[in-house]
Amino acid sequence: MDSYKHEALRRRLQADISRMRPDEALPTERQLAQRYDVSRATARRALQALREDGLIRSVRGVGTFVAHPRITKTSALTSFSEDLRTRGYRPSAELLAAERLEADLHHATALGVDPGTTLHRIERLRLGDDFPICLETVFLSAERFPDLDESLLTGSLSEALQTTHGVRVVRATQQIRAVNVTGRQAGLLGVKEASAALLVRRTAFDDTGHVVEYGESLCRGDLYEFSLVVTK
Amino acid sequence: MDSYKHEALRRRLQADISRMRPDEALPTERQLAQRYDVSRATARRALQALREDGLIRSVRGVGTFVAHPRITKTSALTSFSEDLRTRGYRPSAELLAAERLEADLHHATALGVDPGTTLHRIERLRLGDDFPICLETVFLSAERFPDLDESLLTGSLSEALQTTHGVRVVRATQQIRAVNVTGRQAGLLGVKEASAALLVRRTAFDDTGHVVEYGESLCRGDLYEFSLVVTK
DNA sequence: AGCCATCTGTGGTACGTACCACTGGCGGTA
DNA sequence: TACCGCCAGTGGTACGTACCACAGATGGCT
Repeated sequence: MDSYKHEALRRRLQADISRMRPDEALPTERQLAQRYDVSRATARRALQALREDGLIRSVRGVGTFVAHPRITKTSALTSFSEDLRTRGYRPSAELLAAERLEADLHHATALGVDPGTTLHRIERLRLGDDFPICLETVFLSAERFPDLDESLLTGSLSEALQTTHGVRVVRATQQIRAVNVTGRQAGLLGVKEASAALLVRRTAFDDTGHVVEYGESLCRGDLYEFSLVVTK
Repeated sequence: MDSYKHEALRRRLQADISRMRPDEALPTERQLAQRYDVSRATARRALQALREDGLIRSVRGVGTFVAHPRITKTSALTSFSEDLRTRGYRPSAELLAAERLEADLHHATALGVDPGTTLHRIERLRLGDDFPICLETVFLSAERFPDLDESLLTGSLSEALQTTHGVRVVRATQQIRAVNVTGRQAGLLGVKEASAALLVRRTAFDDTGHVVEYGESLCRGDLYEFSLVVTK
């Protein structure tokens, strides 16, 4: 469970903080270490985590204080399904196309494979409460993932890869642009032609630094919003 | 300069890594500590920073290795000017409006002030190489920043606040949407009406957790792209 | 040959100590 | 009263030590 002391302490402090008011002072690092029977280094590690989440702020020579609550938590690496669930929608997917093709130069470099490698191309319409939100196209190496069960393709792809292939996505790069949708896209998304949409290009990496998937999502501008927190 | 040992070590290691190949092994933590005459804790701290930037990866029981270069650096908190400079453009701004108004409920809550507080409202057209890219509206408390020199308003606002008021923005939240531009906006940005644009709502915080500014930027969809790296 | 216990070395966690940079208040001085 | 220097206390950096969890190699056993 909470096998690490700094994690356990972090939880306790986070609970305390939620009952405190902004600018209220926390105990000093030395006091925390003594009270919770840990070293000061461990206490500092717990505080550091809270600091990175924007829950507290420290001033040298003065002390540590609970931050103002409007500072929200840092954005995490969430899948589309997970993302929608936290917003209160019921996510689903409608499979539009699932085919194999040979990688051209663009897709090969994006996926970090040789041109000519066989790829999966999966096109899906992502829905929230059965209303279309995103039009998504994903490419993966067919050599690395030979057996893609189509039954999985109506759920969360990243969760499927996690369970069936043990692949953990730990990092992703995203480029976000605004585009006007074309006729076909407008029909699928249920919006008027030339409506504004977010085009998200995403490359996902596993813990060895290799590319897991490359994909493009076209999200309805009126329904989808991308929020993030930037620091330092 | 590099007053901290872990920073100095981090620089040295980063230089070394740039001359190494992916998956090549770094010295062990104990070797690093001995070679560079630091404690293992300090060596770990330098490695930790490199890890967070995606330059290396560590495997318990095995070692530490240079990561694949396609993993780019994590997105930082950059101003528009800074951002454009790194992309090779020459940033500038054209002042469209600078006025004072009383905060309504929406702007008051966004800025964390009382309704009725006097605010600056600054509307600017942000240019790259003299071509319009972004239409930007910023609100700041006039009580906190009473003397906004208009000569500053053609440059970087955040840099101006840093130098004139000593305010450091350390955190910002952003919400990104796609919208179709209206007639006036299209004219200012030099695009056709109803073109797609990125609407970025941004709230900037200083190191005390107070809001420094709240603003909305409307960026040309064909020229501006928002890239970020998400982890964990 | 094949298997399994053992050992070695790795990164990860945790401890206690020491010193530094900085803040804020205390008390003395002009 | 106003000012200034001192000082205790704070968070920040750095050190050395100890132990743990894990992967991979070693070597003996069946």
